[in-house]
Amino acid sequence: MLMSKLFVQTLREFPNDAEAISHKLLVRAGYIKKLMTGSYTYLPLMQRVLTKISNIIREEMNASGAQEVLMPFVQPASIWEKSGRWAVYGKELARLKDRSGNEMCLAPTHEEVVTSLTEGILSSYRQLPVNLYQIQTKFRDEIRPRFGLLRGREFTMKDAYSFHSSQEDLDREYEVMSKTYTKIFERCGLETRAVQSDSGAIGGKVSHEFMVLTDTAVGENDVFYCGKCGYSANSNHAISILNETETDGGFSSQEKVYTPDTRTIEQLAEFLNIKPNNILKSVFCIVDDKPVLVMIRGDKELEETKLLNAVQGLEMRYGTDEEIRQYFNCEPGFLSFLNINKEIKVIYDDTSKTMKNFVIGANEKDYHIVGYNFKETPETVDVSLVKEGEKCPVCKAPLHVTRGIEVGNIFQLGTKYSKPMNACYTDEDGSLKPFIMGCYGIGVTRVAAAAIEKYHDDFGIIWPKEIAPYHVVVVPVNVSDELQMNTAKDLYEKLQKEGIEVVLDDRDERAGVKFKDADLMGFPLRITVGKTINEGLVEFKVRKNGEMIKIAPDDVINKCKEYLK
RNA sequence: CGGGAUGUAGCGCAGCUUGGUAGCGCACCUCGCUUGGGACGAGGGGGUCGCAGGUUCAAAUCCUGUCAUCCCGACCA
Repeated sequence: MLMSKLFVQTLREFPNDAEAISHKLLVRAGYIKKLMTGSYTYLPLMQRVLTKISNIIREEMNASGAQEVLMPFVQPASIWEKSGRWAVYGKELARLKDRSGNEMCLAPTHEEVVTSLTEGILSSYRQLPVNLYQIQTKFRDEIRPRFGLLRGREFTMKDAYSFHSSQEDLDREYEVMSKTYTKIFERCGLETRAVQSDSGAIGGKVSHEFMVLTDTAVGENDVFYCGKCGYSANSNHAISILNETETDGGFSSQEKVYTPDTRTIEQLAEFLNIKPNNILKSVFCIVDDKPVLVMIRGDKELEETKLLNAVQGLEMRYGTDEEIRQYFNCEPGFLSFLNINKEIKVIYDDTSKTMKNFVIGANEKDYHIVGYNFKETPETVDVSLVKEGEKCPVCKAPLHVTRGIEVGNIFQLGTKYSKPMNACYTDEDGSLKPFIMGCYGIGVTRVAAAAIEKYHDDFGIIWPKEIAPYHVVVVPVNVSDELQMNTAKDLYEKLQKEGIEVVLDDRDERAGVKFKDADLMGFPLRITVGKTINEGLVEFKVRKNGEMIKIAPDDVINKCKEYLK
């Protein structure tokens, strides 16, 4: 490719509307251009990167036995009604009507389509297992698209769906996919960690997310992990062993105490001269318009996804002060589960189980009850957020936390879709059974963005060689110098013949401009043809570590091959 | 949807307080000069000042509404 012909315009400054470094660099280096919020055109350089990632995915998926298909992007409401998700998916599902008034939606995912696809094709246990995948555009009308390609509304995804006649076979395929994913990301130059996670809107029981761990702030997930045994989980799923020794409040008897102006746990702890973990706090939430009171140890935070799972809700928010007064007839800060309105569902977090002689609100302004003990220990459930330093549930070593970018996930769906959609096969014994299913996603565009988040410096992108748009850029310093230009052209042609992907920066620009652009665009290797060609030498430079050597033009091909192998 | 900010040329910004010819840098075009880390000189093209109302002799500037974008919280590959 000739740089002078490449459809690209680099910017001297970062765009103002970008926050994440991958977003800034992709725009500035001329890889993407925004059309509207969350929708980007992939310019030629970007398209090459995405093609490379897609090809790696294809190779590995095919090797694992999966088969590629391509399903429609616009889908009929009817199948979503059948699965039950038309009603629950919410505003994220972009809905539209065709000219006859039929309801349809833009594909955010394809469980419904793939499940209905089996009709008339998959009918016998003898045909199982099957794993179908596609690489396709998805559209999710996200509440808040941001960070460029890290979370667009329109994005490219590889999604795979498997069909099985037994849980054991699903377990086997799940393992195969897990290994395949690790390999795919490795080949893309990314180290990932498979973490346990909540299964969210897709549904199912077992699921893992593949995280690229970052220390930058844009990772949108907190990942808790154990350095000793390797346990790792998304914060919405992580658990820890409770420290039971410090939860005795030490009060000798139960008593109502005047505690004026103690609206927060900190204020109350200070006032009573106790630790926050001796208080059982009351967190009032509204889940799907119904009141829920969560009792949780004072030093712990509510984890919202866990709560939604615990009460089988779809949407939660914290109650307003006004709602608290309405439901409790009491000022915020003094609530408890005692003598409350029966409409309110009370959830006890696991942390409440081991508490003794603790403090709770009195449901009366300016009063708390100290030295309280449960007469009967209530049924508890885990709805609290793990904190760094708490003990690993597997080996009891302290847990660490880091940010992660989710680039892929795998779910065991079971019969969540096949059952309601009545997608069945005939088993050995002649009976009809719903398929046992799994699904497996990779955010192709997100992989590219994550690679940049991970690999960049002050000068620009540093692509892993496997997914770089081109391997090498050849830079003649002075295009009007015949020897330089001819040498550069010659190298360019020879590299191409060797199957090395190369750009010739033939623009009549000063060297500085070309160097800056080469660094910004992130090509792994740069061959500079300058004055030293008069002594028969060109410069070979590695983007990643800045290593630079002078070699004869004839050695360039071998040197490139050596580096790229 | 709640809280904060911003909309002026492809990009980055000034001008607005105190209404009066729409500007600067980058990018783009022409010519000259230059050629190892975003040179320089001269000339040039490009903007319904987000949109709609209102106030005024006159609005980028003041007022009202609206839309969009970005950031912080509830979503997810």
